Amino acid sequence: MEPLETLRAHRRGKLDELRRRGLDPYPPRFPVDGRVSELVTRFASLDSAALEAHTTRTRVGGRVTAIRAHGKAAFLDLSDGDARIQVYIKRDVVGGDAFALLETLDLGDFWGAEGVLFRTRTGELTVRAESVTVLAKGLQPWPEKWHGLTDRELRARQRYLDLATNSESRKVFLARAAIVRAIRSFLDGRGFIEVETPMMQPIPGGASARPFVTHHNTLDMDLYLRVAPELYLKRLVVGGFERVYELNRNFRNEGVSTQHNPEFTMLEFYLAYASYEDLMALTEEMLCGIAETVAGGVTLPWGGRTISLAPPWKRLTMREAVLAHSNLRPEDLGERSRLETVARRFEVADVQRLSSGKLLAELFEATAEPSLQDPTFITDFPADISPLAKRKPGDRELTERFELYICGIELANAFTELNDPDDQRSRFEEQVRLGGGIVDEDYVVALEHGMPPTAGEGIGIDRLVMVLTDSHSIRDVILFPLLRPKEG
RNA sequence: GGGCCGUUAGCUCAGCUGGCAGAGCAGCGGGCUUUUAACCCGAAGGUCGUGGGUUCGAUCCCCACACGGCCCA
Repeated sequence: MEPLETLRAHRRGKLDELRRRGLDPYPPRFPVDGRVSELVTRFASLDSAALEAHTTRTRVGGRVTAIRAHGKAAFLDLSDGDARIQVYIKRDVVGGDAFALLETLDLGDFWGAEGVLFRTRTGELTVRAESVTVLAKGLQPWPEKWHGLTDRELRARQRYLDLATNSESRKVFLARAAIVRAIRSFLDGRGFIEVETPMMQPIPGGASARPFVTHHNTLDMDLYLRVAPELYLKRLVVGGFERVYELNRNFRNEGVSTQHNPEFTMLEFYLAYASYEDLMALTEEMLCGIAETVAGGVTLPWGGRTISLAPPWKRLTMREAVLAHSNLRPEDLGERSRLETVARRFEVADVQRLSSGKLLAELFEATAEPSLQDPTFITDFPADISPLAKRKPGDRELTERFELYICGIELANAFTELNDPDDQRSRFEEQVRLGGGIVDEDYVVALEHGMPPTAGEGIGIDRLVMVLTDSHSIRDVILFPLLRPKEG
């Protein structure tokens, strides 16, 4: 018999033993007097004498995370994930039958206890059990009790074990929930309404990314999982929802990395009568507010360094950023031939096929992007890589667009929205000429009905959680990241 | 897609340019009625990721593959 099977067999044997004793190993209910952490908080201030004076009887339930047996007595730790409380089981008090239940107990089982609260001589709040109840018998061996699970693959594959044994991991996902809550609160407080738009789209738009394809059988049509909700949200602005947001999943059929998961969560919001300048201010305000709510301040630890979110944040044009983070000179970024030569030097692939704007963006990624640790808005994006952004007055090759970088991570992308339907149509057509995209005629028709001046922004929520929790892989902030199936 | 690194007991990890595979925790048996990484004694537990190759002999060297990590595209 293999060892793992032996361990499971021991637990199965204990399960059988419980049933032999006429006990239900999975009873349907066990009313408790509150969560363990609530009890711990409630009685934190009462010392030994105060507890003795009142005889506080209580019922608790939790996962058994430690067992310290002493012959005819034993101590258990019951955990609710946030806190643990000790249970003291004395044979003289609970009786022989109940005490013998310890023979069926393993780490990871759920137990309930009823008894009187007291403090041990080391001062620890403890339930002196008068009865104990098996609430759920565990049948699998439990990870090591003080290192927990460290294998990053196992932590992602069996996230429940990671959460149950690694408090840092638990904290990350609690922070994630708080971040999402804070975002909704921020936007709701400013009159935005939350909407849901199609995740299955006949024409994938709003970003240049390879989509996942699926098929609707009855309609016999291909559909694409959305790469962005953008074009639908702007249709809503046309329809009179002047402040909308959507906070949900996007899907991109591309590589997996420490910053990319095929499905990821994005906030997109649109604000009529605003420009990308307004969004820079709004973004500073929103992210600082979230950091204060979640991290308690605007200075964040990041890999042994400290990042300050205190506004105002740096602003550089894409061109300035490239020049500041390389030894290139302005004339290197001018003529097409010079640009191609420089791009080749930075090992950009397919140089001759890329637009000049794309070449500049590639140079930006190669030189400046990793260096942008402090919050930095990069502005003046080339028009040929920004088909949905309004052109900059005075320079039709540039757009009113920014991306936000923090900790070298692209966190946000925003622009003053293109609302000129004719320009939009020609920009779509240009994309098609450049070898990507589809003309979304239905969207252009929507614009032809008139969209007010509007600014819109997308913020990568997974990446925001990374920055706010000092997590350096997107897989550490997504509960169930995509992994290849184990074995075949 | 490329480079480098990793994969040893259920978990966390050792294993010396090749010679019978090791610890802690968990589990098992025994002891212990205020311990808390409880403690003490004892006995177990391994396809060393998978498949080939080199060698008298491979966890160790070589090749391929799988999964993962880091960096690059």
